[in-house]
Amino acid sequence: MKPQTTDLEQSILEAAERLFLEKGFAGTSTTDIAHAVGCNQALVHYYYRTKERLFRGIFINKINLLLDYLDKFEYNGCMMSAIGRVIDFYFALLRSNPRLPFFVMNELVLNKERREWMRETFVENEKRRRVYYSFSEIVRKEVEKGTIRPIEPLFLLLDVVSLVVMTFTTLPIYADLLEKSEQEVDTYLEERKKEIFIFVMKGLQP
Amino acid sequence: MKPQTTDLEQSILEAAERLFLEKGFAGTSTTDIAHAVGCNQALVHYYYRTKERLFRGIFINKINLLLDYLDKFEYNGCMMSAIGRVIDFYFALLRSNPRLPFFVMNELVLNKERREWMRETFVENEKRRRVYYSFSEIVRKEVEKGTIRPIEPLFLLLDVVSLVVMTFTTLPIYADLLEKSEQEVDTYLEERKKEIFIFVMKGLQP
DNA sequence: ATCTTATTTAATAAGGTTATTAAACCGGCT
DNA sequence: AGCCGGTTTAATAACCTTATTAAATAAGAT
Repeated sequence: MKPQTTDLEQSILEAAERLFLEKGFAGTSTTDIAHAVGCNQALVHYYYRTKERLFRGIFINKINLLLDYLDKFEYNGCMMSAIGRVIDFYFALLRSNPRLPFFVMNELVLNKERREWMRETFVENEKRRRVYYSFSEIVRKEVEKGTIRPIEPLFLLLDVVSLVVMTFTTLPIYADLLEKSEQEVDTYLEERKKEIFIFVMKGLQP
Repeated sequence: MKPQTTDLEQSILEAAERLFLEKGFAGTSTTDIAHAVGCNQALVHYYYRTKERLFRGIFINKINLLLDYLDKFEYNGCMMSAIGRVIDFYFALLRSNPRLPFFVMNELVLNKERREWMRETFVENEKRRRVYYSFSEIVRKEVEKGTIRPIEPLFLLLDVVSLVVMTFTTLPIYADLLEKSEQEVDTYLEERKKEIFIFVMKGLQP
């Protein structure tokens, strides 16, 4: 009665993903992962050699998933509708991966080496730089035109990211502390998205 | 040459605090703590019995520190100056304890049992309920008066908390990824505070 | 049927973790 | 000096962690 005849390598990756997202790197052992899959612990090492390598693969994947969504900022002349689209897309993404942003932040904040590795891998990455650069150019021009108030591009980014990310990061706290049902959480998220959009829109008015 | 003739019990607490804040519960061992103090590992247990008890003491302390600052919301007729004061106070607090909000969030998000314990300890706490209730009444009245746009009190709270907390949570990422000096980080925080204030002020306009 | 190669397992090395224990230490009191 | 209580230590139990190894198993090719 094997767990499934599907690829064990893949199952291990998925279990690792779920557990790392839920309990973090330090809170998850390779034994936990093997147990979740229902296989021998040595298999985790057979396929991924070390816990760190397994983690890295997942980590880089998740960061890319998050960063790629920034491309959804397809500016077509209207700042607010571009921002609205990004908010929409991130809400959709995080709706099905609520722990994602916390996971990435968590590991970056808790581990200096990972920050260094992240700098080498992403900040010094030409494509990523370009995306940020073109975003900041758009913001600068909008400010010049007077369609939005004067604001540092980085701050605008941080404002939106803060609001969206914290919504999902605090979601388990919201749900458990205030004992909300899944249905209530759904409604809450819908309302929250609207609030963020209004807040940003008003907050950017000249 | 004793580490200091000061209270070892206190030194242990302080080292534990520093390490838990920096690396989280799972990432810190009692051996690490003893090592940081320069004492025997058994001493940590002699004074605090278990790692969990030691952690809880620190954790409850930090939550209280954070929640008590909400009292700085001394409303005297002007919403924005009250919010401005809260932002100011939190920036001052977090300036010297930048990892504090992340620490609390981290442990609450990563550990379901802690969320349950937190609900019993705080949400069912009369004093805390009153503070939130009076805040939400003020918001409701301001909305009625038309001095601010319609907004759920919880959302307003979450908006401000998100912006402030994320500023400090992402600080190590900002500093390390963009290789900023301490001086630059200072300026950044000063600018960021202003931005948050403007953003919230504009974001609340009717 | 046997060989081959990839997969999976049990066993284990090497080390780390929390928590307890019994013994040593040390300063003050009688 | 001897005793006492709180403090500190070394030693250790019991267990968990990562990673490796050698042997067992499975499955396809010849």
